[in-house]
Amino acid sequence: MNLSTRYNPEEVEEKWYRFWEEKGYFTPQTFAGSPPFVIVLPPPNVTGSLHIGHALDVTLQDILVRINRMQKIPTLWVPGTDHAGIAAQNVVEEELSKLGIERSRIGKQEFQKYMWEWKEKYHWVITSQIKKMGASCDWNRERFTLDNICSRAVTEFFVRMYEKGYIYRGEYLVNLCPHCHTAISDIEVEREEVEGKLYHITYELEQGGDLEIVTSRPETMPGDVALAVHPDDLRYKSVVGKVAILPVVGRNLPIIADTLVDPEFGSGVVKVTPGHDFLDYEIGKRHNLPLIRVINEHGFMAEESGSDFAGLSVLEARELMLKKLNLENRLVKTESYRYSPGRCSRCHTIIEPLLSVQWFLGVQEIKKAAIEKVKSGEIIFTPERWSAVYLDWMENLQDWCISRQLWWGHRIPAWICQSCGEVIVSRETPEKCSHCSSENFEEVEDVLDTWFSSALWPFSVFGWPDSTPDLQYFYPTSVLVTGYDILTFWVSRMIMAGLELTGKPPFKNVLIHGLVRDEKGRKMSKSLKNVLDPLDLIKDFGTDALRFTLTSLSTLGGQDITLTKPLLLHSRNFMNKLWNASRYVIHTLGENKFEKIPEETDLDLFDRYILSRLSELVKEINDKFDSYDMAGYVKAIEEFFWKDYCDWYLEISKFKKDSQGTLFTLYYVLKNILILLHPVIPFITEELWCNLNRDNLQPLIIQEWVSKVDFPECKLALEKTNYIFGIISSIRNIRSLFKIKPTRPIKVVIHPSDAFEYQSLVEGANYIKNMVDIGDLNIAYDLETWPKSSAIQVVRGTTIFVNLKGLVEIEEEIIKLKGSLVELSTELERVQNYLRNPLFREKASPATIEEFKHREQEYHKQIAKIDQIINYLQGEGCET
RNA sequence: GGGCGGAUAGUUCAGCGGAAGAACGCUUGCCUUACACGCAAGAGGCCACAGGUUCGAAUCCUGUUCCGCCCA
Repeated sequence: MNLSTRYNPEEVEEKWYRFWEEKGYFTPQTFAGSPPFVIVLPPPNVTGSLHIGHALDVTLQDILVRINRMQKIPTLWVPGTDHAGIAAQNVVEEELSKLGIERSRIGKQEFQKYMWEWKEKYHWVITSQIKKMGASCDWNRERFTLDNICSRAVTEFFVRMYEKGYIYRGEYLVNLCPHCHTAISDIEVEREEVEGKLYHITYELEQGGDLEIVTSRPETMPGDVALAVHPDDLRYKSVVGKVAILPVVGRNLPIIADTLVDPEFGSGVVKVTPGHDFLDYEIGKRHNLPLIRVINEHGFMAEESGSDFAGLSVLEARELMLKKLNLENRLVKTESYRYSPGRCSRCHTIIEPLLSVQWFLGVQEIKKAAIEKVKSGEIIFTPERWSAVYLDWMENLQDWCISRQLWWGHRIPAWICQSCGEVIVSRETPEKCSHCSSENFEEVEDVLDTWFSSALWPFSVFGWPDSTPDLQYFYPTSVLVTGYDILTFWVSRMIMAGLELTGKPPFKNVLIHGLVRDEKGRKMSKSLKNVLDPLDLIKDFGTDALRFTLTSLSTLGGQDITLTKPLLLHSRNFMNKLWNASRYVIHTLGENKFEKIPEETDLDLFDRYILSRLSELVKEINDKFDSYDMAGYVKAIEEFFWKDYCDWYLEISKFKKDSQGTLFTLYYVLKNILILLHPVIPFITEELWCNLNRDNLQPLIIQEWVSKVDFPECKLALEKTNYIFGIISSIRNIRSLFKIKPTRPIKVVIHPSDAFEYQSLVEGANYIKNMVDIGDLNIAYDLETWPKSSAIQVVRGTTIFVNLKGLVEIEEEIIKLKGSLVELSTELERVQNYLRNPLFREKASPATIEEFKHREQEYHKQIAKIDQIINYLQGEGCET
């Protein structure tokens, strides 16, 4: 057994991951017995490598998976990756353009080749990262959203929804990204306030006179079909129904009244351009106005904008329009204006509302069950508040634009008959048109929104729509763990799709965590260059330290996490501490083996203390897990291990190595610590486990979880040790205050005030002596003469005298004692005020009143004690 | 404009109705036979502000002010 004094993660991590995987521990061995515990990994995008947020997500899932596996529940965690349609296509397109390759030039087939190459590369990167994180997922069941199994599910979903009439195709105003050249859905549009301009323009009235309107987009004027005012706006009552003349173009425009117009905005008159504005589109529909499309899908002016404008970019068109308006003296004024244009969430380009033929999923029916199951508590969000966000979003949900004009994704399973225009939706390529029997049709070029396939993830991975054994046994899954940022994109859609297609909620619990931020609390982003690669952190601190840090930061409230270097260092130190404590124990145990639990009589006070604390800890930890309080779990065991086990028990054990009970307890508690820590720090615990249990062939990963300790909790032992530790700390405090070298033995007299204290001191005497290097310890129940020239402290009712000939100034000791007297008296008074208050006695719980009475007594006791000492010291004079 | 979250030690955060907590940092000792990635002993807080409820409020309620998200 040769363990180095420093824990070196690199030496152990890879070895164990390979071992676990090769032994098949990640694969559930049975399809029988208790209901399984199942998680599907939120599939990372194959756009690039994983960031630290994924590391948090993976860690939290692995903790749940490992603890369930140790509880002997059949456990499955399905990994996989997402093709990430628009995001992945953008990345590859960018990469290619760096090489001077344009997507439009090389064509679809060639481009897709690059896409697959990219996918292969990053799939490899991502899976290596997940493995490096220690994730115990079943790689035999790995899926990719674009693989055959998942794709078949997507087709099936589409066809079923089409057949039910939920999916429809039509020409609507949608968000088009001029850069990505595709439609995007409402939630892919982000808004950000910018400084813009608002133009005041006069339109001539046919009857004579002018009407001033405001607009932020004069370039769309060729698409104007009306002017509109609010019906209640008295200023404009007389012009409603009249005709205005569109400047520059010269077309006649009706003046209409509509409640959608905000009379507060600008002059209260707006131009109506239904082809390029969502609000105007609504107004246009309500008034049966024509629709003119003056901008094309590339963000350039279309034919219909007129020969002067056609072909110009939107900005060029704006300049030209303003110039022409100026010439006609129509531009009244320009003012600065803060507004929030919609931008493509992928490329940040300002989106154009454009009319085009797209496919939609009508959600009004299928969302009903998805709302109901959350309201009824069949699906539970943790933290609970996210269910409100979910419900609010769902209740306002509009139909979902699912078609994308991309080259990377699931092709829409639809064909258009070239003879009669019939739309044929089918699982397979149709042989003839169902309407006119023509064999001449073309497959729709559009692909589906990525989230359309992600929505099926919890069951498509199991082979749905086939009723596979996996699907039957592992679906629905147990819990979904994800960040709040994709609650609407993903979680809600999985719930809708799951309920619609399988009749079951895809998961029972949704655990929502926060996002990881940098040291300054900023969101990590490529443009800020503050993105952390988990692999870099693993290299510097080790996987276990990273997992440990992320977990202890992940609050129960799901707040964002600020990851800082000092915390990572602390975690690394924790690993080292665990390593060295284990090293000590392994060394101390030598050849001893502990097949059976020792007799009660073999265990002394300190053994009973640490076993009782362990027992408390196990209870606490199991509670924390039940409420998904991972940070609480980590903090509880960290404190137990470091403070109770190392600082107290292990130090004391050094003075009683010949006791079998002690050796057993050292071993037993460490063993349980390793078990309890394994879910969060699997590598180091497995390594130590193997070193601790040389003959035990069962690796830790499949060791049985601790739900309770084999020893009864001993309250008395806890109380006694707590007292003894107080005595030790107190004497150390004196040593420190008087700057006495730790190596210099001291002379101490301890004077207990009751049987409990006396008994505890007798039991602990030897250890008190050793823990503070006392040369001469006298425990004096009856104290005839008080020690002179001593520093004095009071613990509980006990007086401690540390003989410090030549060092103690009696006056100073008295001042110190008087100081603590003041503190104690203040506390006493507070407690007494409560107890004297009849309302308190009437309303407070009996337990509270008892506690207050107890405290009152304790204060009394100590105050009396200190009074006594002060009196003595004052009488003693100044012998030093 | 609507909604949500946060404001507690220098910093990062726990606590969420009955004596202000942890970690890091700081100060002072220590290379004490597992660990200096360590040990021991300390210092450090009108728990954002103002009202209210309560015998009792950092904790519950109502406002206010900052910070951060989300949705229009």
